[in-house]
Amino acid sequence: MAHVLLIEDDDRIRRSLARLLAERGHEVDAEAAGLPGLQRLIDRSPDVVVLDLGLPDIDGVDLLRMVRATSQVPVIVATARDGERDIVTTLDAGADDHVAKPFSAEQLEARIRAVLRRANAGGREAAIHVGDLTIDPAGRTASLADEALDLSRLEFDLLLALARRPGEVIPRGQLFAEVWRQPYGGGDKTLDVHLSWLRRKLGETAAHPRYLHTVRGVGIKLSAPDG
Amino acid sequence: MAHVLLIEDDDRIRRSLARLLAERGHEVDAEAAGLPGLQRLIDRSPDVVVLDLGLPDIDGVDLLRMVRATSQVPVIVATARDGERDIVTTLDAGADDHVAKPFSAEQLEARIRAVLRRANAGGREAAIHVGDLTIDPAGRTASLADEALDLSRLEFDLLLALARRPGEVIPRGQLFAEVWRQPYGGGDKTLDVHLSWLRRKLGETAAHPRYLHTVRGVGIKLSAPDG
DNA sequence: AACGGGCCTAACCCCGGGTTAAGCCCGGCC
DNA sequence: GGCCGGGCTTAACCCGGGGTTAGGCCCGTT
Repeated sequence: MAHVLLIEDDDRIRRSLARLLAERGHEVDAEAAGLPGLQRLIDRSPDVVVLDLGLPDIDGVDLLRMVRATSQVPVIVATARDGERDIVTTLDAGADDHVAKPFSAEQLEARIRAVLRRANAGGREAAIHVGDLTIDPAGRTASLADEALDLSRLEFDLLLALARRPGEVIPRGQLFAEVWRQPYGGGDKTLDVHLSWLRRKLGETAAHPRYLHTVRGVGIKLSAPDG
Repeated sequence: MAHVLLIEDDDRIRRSLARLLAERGHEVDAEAAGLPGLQRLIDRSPDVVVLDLGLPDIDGVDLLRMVRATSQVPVIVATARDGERDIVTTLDAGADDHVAKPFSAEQLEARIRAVLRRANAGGREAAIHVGDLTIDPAGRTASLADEALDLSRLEFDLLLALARRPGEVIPRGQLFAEVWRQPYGGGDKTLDVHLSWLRRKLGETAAHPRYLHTVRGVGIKLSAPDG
């Protein structure tokens, strides 16, 4: 069964859905507004999020983008507005599925199953190789050109978070949520400092990167040095 | 772009959808009945199947089960019947998404994108190729004839927005909304400036375009240079 | 000829990101 | 208990890429 985070402002709907899903053996967290929902997402890292548009505190599509800035979790968007444009916008903003109100718990559950079936396709925890760099998640060790690296806890977590999706730019918010388990407040320099130390240990600088590439305004990317 | 198999018995709908999808650069196979569709699936192994229920030769849900017995391909079910029961049944029979008739090609395409994004292991979006141009959305890199392009954040976003629908003229307002995430305020030259910079980096000018074609009064189009 | 949409150059300046240094917390050790 | 040191955070400062704005040219349309 799944761990579901439900973000829905209508009390009646939220309570009844939560109860119905719980009765069927799912673990359910529920929030009535967007920002508390985001907080809950980081605290609990659920398997799937059910997100109502038309929340009181924040626009649903904006919230969806925030969710995507902090996590890769599958999101099912529930909305009363079911116009063409809305569907396209939410899907492009990173939604995984879309369901028009009103809907039954059965239908929602079927969609949850369908989304999770897809998400569970990939599962691995082997050592990761990127160029001359090797990261072993289980043993929490990393080495560069067969030379062991002496990394602190956060340094390793940071490297691992990047190494899980090599070649992909990871937004700073996602990194922060994954490594520090709290929302990213923007002006937070901690990440930069650790990044800087990590670079030093990898024998590179921001000006002359080999593995750690920052993409201004977007995030960080781990990729093999060229040449 | 995707390789789509379209199984739909209504001649008008099938032909027009096939044409619209093909125009946007997708490879399209089309069948009017279930069993030939299944055969085609085995022969051609498309990236995604769009399946109409209410086929003449066989019940749609049965067909879906047969598809699932032979393939993991993502299936989008299109149907006029949009009752709860149908949705739950088709999702549980293995459908990945569900769209109610009538629907636009645009919405279908968005759903195709969403389903493929999900299907690709790790949720990573596939690279887009247009002529000699390659765009990697996840890594945020682009290259022209295997030569890496050094693009700024907005330049890349702009190129990506165009590359997501190659061959299609995108209205300036839509581009602006997607890249700048705010409504298009008429006399805004910012878009033009970035377009200009992008052209320079692609080695072309507005007078002699190769990839970026402006259609006066309508919008911008990305397409491969001819000859 | 006048208009307006599109394009380009140049200048300005903001803010994201990097780094260093200082302080704090905490666990280990004598 | 007091000292020590590794590790993490906070603060302060710097840098420069790049986004915006402004001004003017081009050219097709009316």
